[in-house]
Amino acid sequence: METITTEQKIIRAADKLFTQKGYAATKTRDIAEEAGTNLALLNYYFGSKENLYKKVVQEKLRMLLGAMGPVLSDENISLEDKISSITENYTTLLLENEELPIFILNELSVNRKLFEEITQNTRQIAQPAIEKQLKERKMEISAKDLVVNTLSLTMFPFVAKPLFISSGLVKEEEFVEFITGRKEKIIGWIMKTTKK
Amino acid sequence: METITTEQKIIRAADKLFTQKGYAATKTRDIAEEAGTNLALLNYYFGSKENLYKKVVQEKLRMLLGAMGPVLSDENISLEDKISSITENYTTLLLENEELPIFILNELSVNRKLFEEITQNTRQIAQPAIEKQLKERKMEISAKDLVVNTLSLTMFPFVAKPLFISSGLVKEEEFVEFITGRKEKIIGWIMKTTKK
DNA sequence: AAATGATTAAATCAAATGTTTAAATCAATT
DNA sequence: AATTGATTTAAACATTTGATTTAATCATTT
Repeated sequence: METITTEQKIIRAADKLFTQKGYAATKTRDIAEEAGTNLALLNYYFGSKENLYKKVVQEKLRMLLGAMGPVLSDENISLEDKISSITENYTTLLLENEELPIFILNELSVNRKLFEEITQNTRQIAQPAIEKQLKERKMEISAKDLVVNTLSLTMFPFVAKPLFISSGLVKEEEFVEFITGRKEKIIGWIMKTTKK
Repeated sequence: METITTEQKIIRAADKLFTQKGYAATKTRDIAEEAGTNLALLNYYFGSKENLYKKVVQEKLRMLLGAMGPVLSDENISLEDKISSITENYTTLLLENEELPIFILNELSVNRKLFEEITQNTRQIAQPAIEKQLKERKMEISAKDLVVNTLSLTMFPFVAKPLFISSGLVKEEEFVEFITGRKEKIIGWIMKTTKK
């Protein structure tokens, strides 16, 4: 049975609109319309707009953090493989969800309170494993900088895409190619920063 | 005379709230209250909430782009100096306006239309000058990647600050120090990527 | 087919929200 | 002091918005 329940239709519509326009700018009636159902259903199934929003954010946050946590803390994965795995995972994920990072980062910045409720389970971005690997190899860069740099190079182009497009630095049609090309290079750039 | 006009009080209040919470979540009554004036003054001086918003965004965008454009296109500035100048300028600017980049990038992503009206004058992020410098030096990296990487390493930590904080990667108290420390290193990292 | 519970549509409510109005106050000029 | 124009205030207005209610419809079970 491939039937999509009304509940699912609503959550998909909410996902789309919240991600696109943010919490405050998204109206419950727009969600209902996008879902092809009625306004009352939203409250019937989810109780309130805020509740529905939490459901969406929780899932998005899980997506975003899920691509990183498990990899970083595993001591059996080499430094190179960690970097390339994170870059690989994120590039794939974000190419399919371009607005994901700007949505999460903005709502996190605007709605700190709501996030704190949700992220009781935010796992720490484990550094100990990396710190150890860096020391063993007598490398030049701190674990923090290594992680921050990898995420910066991988995620920022998605966050700043509208700026790059409107400033003419990158063209819309080239974007996917531009990102795909970078994926190969990022691991190389990062590795250069770990050596003297 | 140090007197701040009511008009200025309103625009400062609007600046603060729009930057903090975004367009849709900011209520005209909140702006009036923050400014310590009457609600009607907002429309008296600025006509509408949207108009006031445009004023704020225009100024913010000017701040953000102003730190980059002139430097990049000047052929008399060496590549190293361009990188360090951009990094230096942005670090200083963003330490004093931490929410500036996430505000601009998010509103740009959510409100594309409104921005297009404003950015008739967005100067292109000039690459020709850099492209030329890269070719002369037989370097490894494209101008696009060079600019994107420099901006990524410099700006992303501000954009992702709440994520870094809530994940425990960086502590609130260390943030300024963390950023200041990176400023010195970024130029080095970037330069490594330009060499074989 | 009747009964039962789940699902849906339409109408309605109360609060909020952007904007306007009309009168009052203030400051500078005559 | 009177006049004039700019500024400020309080109140009101129209619409939007999140949420609820009520009745109708549908699907499943008896």
